[in-house]
Amino acid sequence: MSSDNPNNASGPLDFVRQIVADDLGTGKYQGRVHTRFPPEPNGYLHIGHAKSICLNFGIAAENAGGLCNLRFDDTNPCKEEVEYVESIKQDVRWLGFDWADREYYASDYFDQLHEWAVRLIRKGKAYVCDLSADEIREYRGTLTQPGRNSPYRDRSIEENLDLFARMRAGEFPDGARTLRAKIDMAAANVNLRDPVMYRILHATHHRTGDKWCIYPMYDFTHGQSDSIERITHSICTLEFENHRPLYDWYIDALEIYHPRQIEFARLNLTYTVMSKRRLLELVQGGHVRGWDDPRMPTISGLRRRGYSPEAIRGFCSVVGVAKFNSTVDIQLLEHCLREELNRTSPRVMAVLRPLKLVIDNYPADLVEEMDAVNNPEDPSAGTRKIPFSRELWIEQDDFMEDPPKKYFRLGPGREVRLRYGYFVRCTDFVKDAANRVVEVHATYDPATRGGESPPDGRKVQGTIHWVSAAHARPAEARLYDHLFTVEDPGDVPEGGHFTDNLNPRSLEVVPRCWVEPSLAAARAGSRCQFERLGYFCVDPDSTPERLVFNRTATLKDTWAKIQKRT
RNA sequence: UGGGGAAUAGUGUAACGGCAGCACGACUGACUCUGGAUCAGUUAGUCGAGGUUCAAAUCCUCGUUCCCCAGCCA
Repeated sequence: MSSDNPNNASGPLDFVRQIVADDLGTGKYQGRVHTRFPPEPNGYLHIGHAKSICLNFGIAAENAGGLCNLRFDDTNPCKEEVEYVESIKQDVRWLGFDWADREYYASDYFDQLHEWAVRLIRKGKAYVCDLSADEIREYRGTLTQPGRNSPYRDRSIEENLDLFARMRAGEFPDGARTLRAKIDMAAANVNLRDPVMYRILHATHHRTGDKWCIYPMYDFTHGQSDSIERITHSICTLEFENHRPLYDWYIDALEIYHPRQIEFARLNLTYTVMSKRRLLELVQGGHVRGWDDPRMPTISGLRRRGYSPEAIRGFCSVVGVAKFNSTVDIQLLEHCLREELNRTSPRVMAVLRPLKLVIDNYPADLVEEMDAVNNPEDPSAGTRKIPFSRELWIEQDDFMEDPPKKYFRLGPGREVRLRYGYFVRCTDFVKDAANRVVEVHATYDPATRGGESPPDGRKVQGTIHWVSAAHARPAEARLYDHLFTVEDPGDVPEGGHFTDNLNPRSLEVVPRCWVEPSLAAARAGSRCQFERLGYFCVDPDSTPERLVFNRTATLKDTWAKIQKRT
């Protein structure tokens, strides 16, 4: 985890870390650094949350004695579920962060919040309002016109106290009344136009059950929750900048501890969507198989796809933190992925689209055990044995009946290296009735055992992968592409919908692949590189009889690039 | 025509009045038992107009463009 710790790099601090460092310098919080990651448990975490998680937990970890809480902002019982709480905890832990025993819930503060609401009523700073939701909107005015005072704004403190108590007691139906802060209906900042503090909601909360029928609004909860937890730096996204004056107002009116709020730009990525609303729609609309569909930008989706926590952390570190509303090229994510996977993934051979290769001069009953390097980037990963025999599977793409000059693979009369095997020269090929090549014949050179160059100094341009037909294990491969066909799926013409931009080819299932026998015992979640093809990861759907692999990412493919150009 | 933010290569991000740098991408080339990886190189930028200054991405003025805000969502 140290490699992606920005403080270990000699580079400059981002503006948030700079503020923290400055506050440390002036002793503003007596040397304390205390952050928090405050998700609402109403959906699964995505890569954008990972940026926030890395920022908050990262800053805590980089500063001596620093702490980061995990707090669920669960103030809306209608949308929140335990399933989400559990998934969020799992994802944060998987990303490599630890909140120790500091797992908090805004709902744990409901009593305190209620008491504070009463305090504001007593101070004449809050009132019970009988206006309907529509009327409140009407009274609020517009962005350019001031609002009007609610006719209930000047109720006596006693009446407000009584009404609020009866709201809590359940005497009124949902929406009948609200508790509002008495601030300024003419404020230029709309958030200050007597915002609702409490609403009536006869709903069962995932933690407090039926204890409450009134629930505090997020705005009346968040700042005080940070205050209760003695957070020093409340890091949040840009859209809450407009709310800061309101949080300040509550905290000042309540005369409680004041954290410092810092806003940064949320992460956007090309070729995907990041809003919870849209992700929910993809799930509920059946456009993907679930929150953890490997095409989803959710943490669980990325995990199932084969991303490692290190790769995600590295990405979060490299994208930086700023206030500019930006969209990061998804290729940068893929770069961080490959960088990590290249270092750590064991190499293995697998054939996705099999074509039979028969080595006519190789003994029919012979099986040789060839030595293969597990990871050229990591000598300590050692070597393994792979069986070689007369009949092999090779990739259909690795043979061309009439190959162009720059094609380095197999073609009539051409010689290639079978990786860790032998040099083979194509002597013949067989076609079926549909004119498709179904079998290739070749002869091997015994002097090239293990794939070594022969004594005559002969060289080959191409090296291809293979598996022994008699020893290979069947497998299914799921190949993924971007979920959307355009960089910004949200950019749709009038009347259009972001799902119009869904990529119909984002998933390709290749059902009949062959993988080398060493993969037989591979467990769900384990990662490897199929040589020349890409990084793959065993899917939870996998069984010993039928292995299932997700393609995490392709290898960079210069040949594909050359082909694309012509 | 309200308020709050933000603008630096294609993308993301540094430079805190003193040589505009890094990463990704793209493009060359070298090397290679993965057309992988690696290495070397090329490409390309301060939103605009004024001003202050020996010196401005940075400070000032006036513009332009983009984002957020009118939930009893968070």
